[in-house]
Amino acid sequence: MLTQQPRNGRAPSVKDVAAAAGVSLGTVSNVLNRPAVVSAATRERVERAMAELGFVRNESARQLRAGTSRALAYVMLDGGNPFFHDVAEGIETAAEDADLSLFVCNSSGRSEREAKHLDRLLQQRVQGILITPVDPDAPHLADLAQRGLPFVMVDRFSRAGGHCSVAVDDVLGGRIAVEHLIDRGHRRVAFVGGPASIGQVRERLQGARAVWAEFGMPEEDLIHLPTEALTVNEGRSAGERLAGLPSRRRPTAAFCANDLLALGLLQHAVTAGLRVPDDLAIVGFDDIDFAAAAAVPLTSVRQPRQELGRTAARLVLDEATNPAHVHEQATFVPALVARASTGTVRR
Amino acid sequence: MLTQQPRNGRAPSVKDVAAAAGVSLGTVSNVLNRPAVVSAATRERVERAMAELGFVRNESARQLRAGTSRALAYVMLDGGNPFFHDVAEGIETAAEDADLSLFVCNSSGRSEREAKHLDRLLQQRVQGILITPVDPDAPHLADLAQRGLPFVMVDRFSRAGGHCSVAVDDVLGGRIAVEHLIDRGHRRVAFVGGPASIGQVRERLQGARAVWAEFGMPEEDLIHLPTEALTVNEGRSAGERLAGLPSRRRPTAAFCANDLLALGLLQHAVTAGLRVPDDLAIVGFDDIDFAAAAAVPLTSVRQPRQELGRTAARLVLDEATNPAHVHEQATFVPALVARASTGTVRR
DNA sequence: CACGCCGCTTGAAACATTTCAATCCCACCC
DNA sequence: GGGTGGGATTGAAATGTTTCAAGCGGCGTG
Repeated sequence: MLTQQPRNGRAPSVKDVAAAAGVSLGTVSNVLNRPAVVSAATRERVERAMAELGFVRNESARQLRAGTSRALAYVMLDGGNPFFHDVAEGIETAAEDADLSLFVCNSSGRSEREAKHLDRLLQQRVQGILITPVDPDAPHLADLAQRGLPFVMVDRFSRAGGHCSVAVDDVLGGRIAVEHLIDRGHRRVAFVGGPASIGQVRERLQGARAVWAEFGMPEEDLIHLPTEALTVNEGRSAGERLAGLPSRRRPTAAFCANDLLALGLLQHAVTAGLRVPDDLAIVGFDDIDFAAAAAVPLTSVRQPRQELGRTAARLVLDEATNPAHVHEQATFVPALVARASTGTVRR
Repeated sequence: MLTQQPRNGRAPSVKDVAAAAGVSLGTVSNVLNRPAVVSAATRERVERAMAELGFVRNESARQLRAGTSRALAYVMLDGGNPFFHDVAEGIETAAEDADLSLFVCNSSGRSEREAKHLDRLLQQRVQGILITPVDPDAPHLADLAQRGLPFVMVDRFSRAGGHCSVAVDDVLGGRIAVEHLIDRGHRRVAFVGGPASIGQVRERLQGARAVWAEFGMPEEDLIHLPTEALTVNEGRSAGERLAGLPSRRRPTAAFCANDLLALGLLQHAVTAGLRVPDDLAIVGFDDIDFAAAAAVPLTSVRQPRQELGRTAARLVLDEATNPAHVHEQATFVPALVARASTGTVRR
């Protein structure tokens, strides 16, 4: 409820408030930061002046004086994938609890955009950075560490170490997905995913292969259908390749490296007249909301998305504030969520 | 490539760079801001010093001096809806062109979170705010205007005026959706959407009713199935209510106020054994990527999502920099994207 | 030779806030 | 009445950057 217009475009400062309330500027600052120390009468006078002038603290001046901002940042890999949005929500709740702002950036999988964002965040003097990097071993990430800026890798690991990370056990995720399919009676299964440069993809495939071997299945019956990205489009195109296989080699089930691929594959299957799960069972990964919302609800390997974010935020805050901080690789256990897309046991 | 460790935790400042390069701090600033004015030899010396120290501009000090930050902000309504993410991308490209940062916030449909975000952004002294508000007539929005802070409403209008806005013609959107269904031979149609407090919903319904009447269809054959939100879940529950109608009243097609509802409805229809589009045709609104990715690709009313964002950013920048700025209500024309969910002509 | 100009560099001021030592004032106690 | 303690307030310093008027030299011109 501000009663005065901002005169001459400049926003009112503590100095203006002090003048209006007839106190020194130190007192105004005390009202803002240590209200207990100032007498009730004065405090009320100052508060009234602030309201009348429409005073708003200038965050840059605070920061300058404090030497650090009161913000965290999350640089996400793909804003188009709801998975990352959910992670961001987890981070935000934790940031809010610590009374910090969160800057959410999106690299869209492009390394140069990522670098640009990081540069900006460095200039902003954020307290810490959470990132799902395009390349976990990129030099600009090592730079961050050398600068002593707290940072945590989310949903990725780097060989280098020197920082915390938070992720799900992807090998295990691959295992439970494929074990579920074997349970359902499938003896020929496709793994849909790529490129191999993504650690996640490699590990999920590795888990799949491990459990496949443990059940004594012939190696050639776990068919890898590589994709160029983890997108709906690539899932569709994998579906075409799958349909093109000679029928004696055609899998009865597919395990997709993420849910977007699975949705694309599902779409292709349905338009091609395949019944899901009878003709083709599908398992995704991440368990985004759209997996449960698909026409044939998708079985998926759930990652605790929000929890991932919250933990990452906790770790970066610990690194920022606790001198005795030691780096930690937090690993979560994925869980299979069975839905209609793998609904029936195959004989 | 920084060769020195940051000593004593403080980041190096222009002063440190000046000392290292043996010049005054004004010269360092010149190198940063007006490189042409400083001699090549000096410039190189300074640049080397900056690289060695790992100097990074302190944005808060810049801001403090400049009186304004170099950032825009977008407060989105629902981060879980990909529509808003696409709008944000459009804004970001425009912000990047203007060499501004973009802060993306998410109110999650909660007014108090929105207010909190706005408060923070005010403290940050952002140059302008783009917002898809929870309530276009909320008092904290009027506050912004009174403060003289440039702001633009995205995908919403307010009665009050006093600011720019950018949106699609929702009445027209409703018209083309329903006209398409009439074209396809449907004579009993459901409108799925709510709550009525959302202007969009009202206008889309209004357009639907208008065209329905113009074609001389009986009013009672356009059935409104109200929902409590624009979510997948609500779409599902609308599907249940729809299936529960006596068959002589049951519509052969549904027009959903957005794509999330449509996806939920589609899911319910498929699990209930209805064929889409033969038993039930479905039209959504927004044309998010997941609409095209659905098992039965969804016909939808496309909004130029990125364009919306870019235009909004342009307007807010104009307001921020052009003293002769006049407020503008930019309206875009929606377009029907026909897909399989309304694929066949009904006889 | 003196003057002016030009290219480059400098130093100080300004931005808004927080902090902290110093001061002030009042009441209370001896 | 003087001293003391303590609560409330003050004023100055410090944060890192940008800007701008002023200074400095050297060179060319009259």
